[in-house]
Amino acid sequence: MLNSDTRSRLLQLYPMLRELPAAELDAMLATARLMQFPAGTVMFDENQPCQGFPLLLSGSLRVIKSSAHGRELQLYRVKPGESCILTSSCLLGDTRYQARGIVEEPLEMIMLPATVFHSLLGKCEPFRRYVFQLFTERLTDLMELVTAVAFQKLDQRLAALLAAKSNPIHATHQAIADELGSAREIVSRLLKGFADQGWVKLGREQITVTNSAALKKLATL
Amino acid sequence: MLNSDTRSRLLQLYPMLRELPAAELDAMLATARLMQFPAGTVMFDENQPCQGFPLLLSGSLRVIKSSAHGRELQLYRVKPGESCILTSSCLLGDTRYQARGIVEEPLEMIMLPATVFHSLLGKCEPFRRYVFQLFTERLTDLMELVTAVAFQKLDQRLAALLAAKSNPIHATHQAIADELGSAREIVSRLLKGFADQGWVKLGREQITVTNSAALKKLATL
DNA sequence: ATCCTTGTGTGAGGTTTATCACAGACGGGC
DNA sequence: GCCCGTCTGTGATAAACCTCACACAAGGAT
Repeated sequence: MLNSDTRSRLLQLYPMLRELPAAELDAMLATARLMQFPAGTVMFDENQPCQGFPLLLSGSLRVIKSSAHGRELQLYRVKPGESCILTSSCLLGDTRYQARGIVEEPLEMIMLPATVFHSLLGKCEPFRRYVFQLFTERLTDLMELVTAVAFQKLDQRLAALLAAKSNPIHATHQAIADELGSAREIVSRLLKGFADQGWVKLGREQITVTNSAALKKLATL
Repeated sequence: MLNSDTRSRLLQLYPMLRELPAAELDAMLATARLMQFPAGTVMFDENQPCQGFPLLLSGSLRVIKSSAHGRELQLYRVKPGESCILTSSCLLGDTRYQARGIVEEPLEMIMLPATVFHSLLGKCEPFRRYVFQLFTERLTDLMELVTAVAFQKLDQRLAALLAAKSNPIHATHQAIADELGSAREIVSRLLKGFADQGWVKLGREQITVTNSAALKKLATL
């Protein structure tokens, strides 16, 4: 059961829930519990079965694939107001996770049991619309990711990443390499190049973008 | 309106349609028309709005992304019994295509108008399940594609492709390169390597796999 | 048969990215 | 302050892939 503060935050972040019939909403929330996880927690891993449908209240989750040689690539990030589409996929197809989910910033979330998820999907048009919407967004993201990985050089992808983040960026070069699916040294060298061009300023665990336009231009070349 | 032969083929390929109430099914089929397209037809292209929801009866469609420099990469293939999830995505999100669809083998299909698609989704559980199922499958495929492109060497991806196709394979090296998102010369050279190993026999527009196990092993290394 | 289009083989040279190895820099904890 | 783990810079080297260039082969059209 949720306290009223949590409940109002939930409705704030997930407007579609407000469209549910009051009875449905109450029934749903009765099954819900607030859960918290510290940064670094492995929420799920490849080949694990799925537990339920999460609704994020705060924090963020990185969904990644990792390679045999210790490298990794971020598929997407889940933020408050979203849910992990991979989980929906597991629940709908009754399959197992095909990626790993790692807590990035400490996470607060509500977990809906699989049965509730299925019943909502069957009964509630707004919920269904929400899930479909998530699917289409992720699909679009993934298609862009594929083409970026296949056709773009790393400097372009790095530039795009830097331009997309809020300034200044707090991250290690290793973390950025992991997001891009590359190696730390490459990222360091490319960043050095950007710094030499005067596009960014580098500090320990910090990158300050000073010429976002130049980065974006490189990214779309 | 469809003739009875077409209708029975449709029900054969799409069992979920048989679960629809008879009235729904008839209403749906009343709006449907059989369409045919020769190989090479561009069914849709990036940034185009979406026309309707296709149900394939025969032939196949390649969904690809193309790069600025003339290379292309196949995202997935649509076969009879399936539908193009990208189209569903467009219809659901009311967005535009983010890829190109090209007829590979001559295509016969039924096109459902967008309005019918939406109403079926709202009313018919089997149809909804079918669409969700498609989404999860494509999502899984795309995630595998991303990791393959990011982490696997081209020889591994080529080996996987060869092992997956029905033997003997009828295709040009260029077509294979386009499917993998690479260049023709690389594919030719790698194929030569496989032939030297005795894993395949090469002919004009034809590749005969003689050691599928070896290819699969390389692919999963 | 000859031409012509399309597909294939192959070498040389360059770019991009990965890998290994290590040195130095920074900052938190003691 | 000093130590020590983490983060960053950088060189050398190699692997993978791309690009260009061109020769040759196969098969259909005339």
